[in-house]
Amino acid sequence: MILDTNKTQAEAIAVRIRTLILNGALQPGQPLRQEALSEQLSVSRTPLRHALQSLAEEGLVETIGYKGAKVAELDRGMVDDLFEMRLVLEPLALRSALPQITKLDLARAEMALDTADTEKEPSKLSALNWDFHYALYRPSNRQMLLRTIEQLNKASALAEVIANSIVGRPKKSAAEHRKLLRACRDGDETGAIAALSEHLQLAHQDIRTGKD
Amino acid sequence: MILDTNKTQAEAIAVRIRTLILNGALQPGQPLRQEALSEQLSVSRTPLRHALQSLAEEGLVETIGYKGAKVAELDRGMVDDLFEMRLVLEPLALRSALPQITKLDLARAEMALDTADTEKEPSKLSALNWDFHYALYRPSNRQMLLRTIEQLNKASALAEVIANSIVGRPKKSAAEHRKLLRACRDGDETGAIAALSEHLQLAHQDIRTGKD
DNA sequence: AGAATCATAATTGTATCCAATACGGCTTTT
DNA sequence: AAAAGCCGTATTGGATACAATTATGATTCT
Repeated sequence: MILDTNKTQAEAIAVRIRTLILNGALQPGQPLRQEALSEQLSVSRTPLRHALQSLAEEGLVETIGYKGAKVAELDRGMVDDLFEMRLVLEPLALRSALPQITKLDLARAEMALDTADTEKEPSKLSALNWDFHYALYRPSNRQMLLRTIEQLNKASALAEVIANSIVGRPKKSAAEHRKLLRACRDGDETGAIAALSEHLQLAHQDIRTGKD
Repeated sequence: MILDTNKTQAEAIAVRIRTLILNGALQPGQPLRQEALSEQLSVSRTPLRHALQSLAEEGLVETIGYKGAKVAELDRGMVDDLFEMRLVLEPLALRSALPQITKLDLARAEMALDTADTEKEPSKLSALNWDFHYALYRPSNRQMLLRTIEQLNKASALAEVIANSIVGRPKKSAAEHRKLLRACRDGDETGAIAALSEHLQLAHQDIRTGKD
């Protein structure tokens, strides 16, 4: 989960750049010049470089030695991969989490959904979307699994933003999320897994149609 | 696959540190002081920090802001996660790859096995192990999937080394690898998948028993 | 004596400066 | 005229110096 400690500047910068990317201010393929960005963000190039590296390992930017960094371009194959992996890994996490889920977890998930209902900014929506899913998976206490799932989610956030800028996906997504939350609250494991799978498949589908 | 270009020093250093970790020269939990390492490796702290960050995102190192970095400690739960993920993702990659696999790919895989037969150094063995698996998965041409699988393999390499330092795992592993390669060469998809699953489960098991 | 506090040292993160590398235009050669 | 080689500029990677943060130890107060 994204610990907003931001104690180190590099991480703070990473957050800001991620926001710029997810809001479309920096579009895929666009080169990220270190000097320009560093002066625009009022930071030295050193922590900026660290931030770019973090985002690179996250999948949001591509960086080639001595040639610079650019916002990642996700082709259809990559998006397919992302969702195929999510479709097998996230049900795993959910199934592990459900027996140990607490009311606090459910409350956190619900709060994320409520906040998302009135939120417009894409980067915030992406964050809330992850908050929701994370609240449901975290009780599994499976660090490695959660970590990979988080990576995949962050990457697919970029894909959603690219495809999705105009479409009314948030509304549909909200309904699917509520359904999933309800099943979790009722302790209905098979229902929850089904809702999750359906949700992921629909999201995937919308991205595919949006990308054409 | 690990392109040994080493064009940038940070990557070269990352390779060296990874080697130190996988050979046991740097043991889990051991703190990695920047100044000490930088002088030991005859490099400035700047690329060293980049290397540490890379290794952190790889899972071999944990780093906390202002508190320093240390070699990652993988508990049993993390290892279980790693192999559970590998067990679902790698068959996916293999199944996608098999229809497009070429003789060159198979030759590469075989060469990795042959080289491994006479190799003693753990870090080299880990690298060759990945070379073998990668040769079989790469024809799938699924970048994202391959990338995640590579991450998981690198992380479990650390786990294998920890558990495995003495045991005769390499021999058993070799037999399983040959069996898998044979099935791939024969175009026997179900056999290959079965061999792969069995191989992963055995590796997991050996690590678990070794860790006690 | 024990705990809290302040000062000092050790270590990490950041800024600035220098070196190495890649890109673009030019000349030069065939 | 086309292609290959070379030089100058722009941009990234690395080294050094400085600031911020954390840990440690002594000192003081209760």
